[in-house]
Amino acid sequence: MLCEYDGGVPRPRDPQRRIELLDQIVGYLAEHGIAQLSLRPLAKALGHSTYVLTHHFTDKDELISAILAHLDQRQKGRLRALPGGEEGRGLGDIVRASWAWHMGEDLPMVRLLVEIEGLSAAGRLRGPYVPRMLGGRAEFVADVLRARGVPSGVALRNATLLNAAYSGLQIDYLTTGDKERVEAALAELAELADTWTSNRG
Amino acid sequence: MLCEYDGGVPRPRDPQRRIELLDQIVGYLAEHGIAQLSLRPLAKALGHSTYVLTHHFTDKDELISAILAHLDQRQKGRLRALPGGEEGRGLGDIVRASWAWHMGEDLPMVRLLVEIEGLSAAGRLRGPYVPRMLGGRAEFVADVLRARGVPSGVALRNATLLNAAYSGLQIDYLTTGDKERVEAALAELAELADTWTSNRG
DNA sequence: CATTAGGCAAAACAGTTGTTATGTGAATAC
DNA sequence: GTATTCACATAACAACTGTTTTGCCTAATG
Repeated sequence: MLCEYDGGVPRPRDPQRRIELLDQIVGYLAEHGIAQLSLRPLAKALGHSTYVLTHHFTDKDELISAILAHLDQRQKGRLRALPGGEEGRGLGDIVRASWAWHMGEDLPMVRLLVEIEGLSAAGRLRGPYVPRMLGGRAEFVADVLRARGVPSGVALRNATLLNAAYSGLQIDYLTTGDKERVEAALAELAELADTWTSNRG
Repeated sequence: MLCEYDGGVPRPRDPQRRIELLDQIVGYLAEHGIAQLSLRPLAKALGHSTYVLTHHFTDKDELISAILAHLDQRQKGRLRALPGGEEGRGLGDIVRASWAWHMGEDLPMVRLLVEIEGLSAAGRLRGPYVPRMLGGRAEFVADVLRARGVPSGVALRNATLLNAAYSGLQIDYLTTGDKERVEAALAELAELADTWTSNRG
């Protein structure tokens, strides 16, 4: 039977075990995707029976919600881990360094995130977590701009545009594989971002 | 039994009926998505049995391929139907007018396309059709730029960046619903596009 | 030591999946 | 007018889906 808190909402059994499981699950999803997620293959890949999943997450729907919440929470760490985020020269440097990381070592996770964002935009994924992730990214980049003296409102607008273009270039490259064309556009985007931080905009 | 052509590959029964079906199917997918597509509910929505689908498309996989090919082919018409595409002043006008159309009357189809592009970028959708669609869009915008005197290579790079940013803003708006923030970024994007066509870039 | 509680596997559950075999009725060809 | 082809519905098939029941085994509690 389920412990209860605050308003009668069922609470997870062992929060630490939940997080441990979620990390393994995210690793699995990065390779297999989330759109066609099925409990039995997932459980088998984890070396468990499907009951571990229903036991800790009650539902498939709630499992997916937990996954999205987990990814949302891990985003802060991912943003801080962005190369050049500390005190690199301009915003363009961050863009260029991020691209190298995202399209290299981090590529499986990027694929998963792109898939999730597409499904969420299409209205096929409920919950507040994906919108929160997008908003968080916008605020992160906006803060970088503000730290370079860009007025707050302009910073948020520029951050939104930069993130959108960056995301779109990721999708373009991942589907077409046209490295030359996409990276030329990325270079132009990075230069544009540089003009924003060397306040001659 | 199947008629054959060229190399022994089975050919569709009645090509005209196929197209008619595909149009209805795309209408259904625009409302229900493609990630969780199931043959029985689709067939029921069309007022048929599932056999109509397997009969005309042999497979679920080939049905999806046919859908993607169909969308790829209809893209040319969609691009020509873009408001302001004829001989509007600058590229920014096309951007602004397209946004109004895509986020209004055309929104269900945009949602479907966003979902498909996300799945394709994540590697969950095979076949040449989605890459071809992205490439076609890049070439369309590049041609608009070339017609305004932008050198061919620069035009393709700018077109890639513009499409990526536009796509990303669509995703942002569709998931966060933050109209003010996203449309501010769109306005900036449109202005940027205008600087490209009033060759002072 | 006895008892309980919790994590978990195994198996069973009903419902759904893609696919195929069979049958029917209409249109076409001979 | 007979034969053939074609589009399609119906129904069956095995495989898989999410979920639940049962029972085991271990660790904490009394």
